[in-house]
Amino acid sequence: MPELPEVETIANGVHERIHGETILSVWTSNKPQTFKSPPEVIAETLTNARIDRVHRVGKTIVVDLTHNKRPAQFLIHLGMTGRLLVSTPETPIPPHTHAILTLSSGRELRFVDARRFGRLSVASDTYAGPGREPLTISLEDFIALFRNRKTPIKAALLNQSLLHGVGNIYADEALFHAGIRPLRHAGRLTRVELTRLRAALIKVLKHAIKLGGSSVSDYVDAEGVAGFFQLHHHVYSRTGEPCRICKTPIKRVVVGGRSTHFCPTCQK
DNA sequence: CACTAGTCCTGCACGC
DNA sequence: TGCGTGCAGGACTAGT
Repeated sequence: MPELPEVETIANGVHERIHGETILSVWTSNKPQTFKSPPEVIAETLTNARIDRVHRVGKTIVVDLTHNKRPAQFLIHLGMTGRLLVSTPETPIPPHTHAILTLSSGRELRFVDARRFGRLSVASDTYAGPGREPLTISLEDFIALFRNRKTPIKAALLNQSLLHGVGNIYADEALFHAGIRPLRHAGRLTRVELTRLRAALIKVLKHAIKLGGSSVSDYVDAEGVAGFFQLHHHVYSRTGEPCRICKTPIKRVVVGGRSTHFCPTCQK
C-alpha cells in the first residue's frame, strides 16, 4: 500500500537507475482498466522519448520525458500492489506484468500489478495532482482545508483533493501523534489541534521517507516493498495490542469505509 | 457542492 | 493437507 513516503522512495530509486535513458519500445498488456490513457497513446508518447527525471506528485510517480524536443509526462499510480522493476531482459517476466519499456541500456522498466488498482497514463500538461502537498503546505492553508467540513478528520485526510499523498497508514499514525480521535469532525478541530496535526503528519511522513531512503535497492529491483514493513507503527494494524505510550488496547473502527486505528486514551 | 456507499481485483491469513 | 471464506484498500462512480 504505497503512500507518499513509499512512492517518493520508489520514484527516487527509479530516477537514479534510469534517468537519461531513451525508451526504445513499449509493450502493454490487454487489461484495459490498467490504462487511463489508451495503450496506443501511451506507447506513441513513450517510444523514442528520453527520460529526464522521475519524481513524485501525491501518490503518483511522474516520469518527465522529452519526445521530439517536446515535454511529456508518463504517470504511474501504483494503487495497492503496483511495482516498478528495473530488470535485464533475461529476468523472467513476473505474473501480472502490464507494461514493459525497453530502455537504451538494454534493461527494461516493468510495471507489475497483481490487484490491478494501479493506473498508467500520459499527460501533456504538467501534472499537478488532485490536491495540495502535505510536506509543503503552509499552516494557514492547512487550517483552511478543513474549515466547515462535516466529515470525520480521518476521511478528510484520505480525501486526495484536499491533501494528496496521505493514505490509511499515515492518516492513522498522524492522528495518533497529534492526539486527535479519527471520528472528530474536521470542521470542529481547533487551530491548536490542526497545528499539531500538520506537524505530526509532516513528522511521520519525513520519518518514513528517511527509513525508506536507506533501502531503495531492496524493493525497486527485488521483491515488493520489503523495506517498509519494518516501520514502527503506533496504531496502524495494531488492533487489541497495547498502546506504545499508555498500554491501553488499540481500538479499530471503520471510517469512510477504511479500517481506522486509535488509542482511546491518548487521542481525544 | 459535500459526502457516503459500492465497486473493482487478487493474495493471503485464517478456520475447519 | 487442502479447501473455502473474508478481508485488505485507492480512486472512481453513482446516488443522497
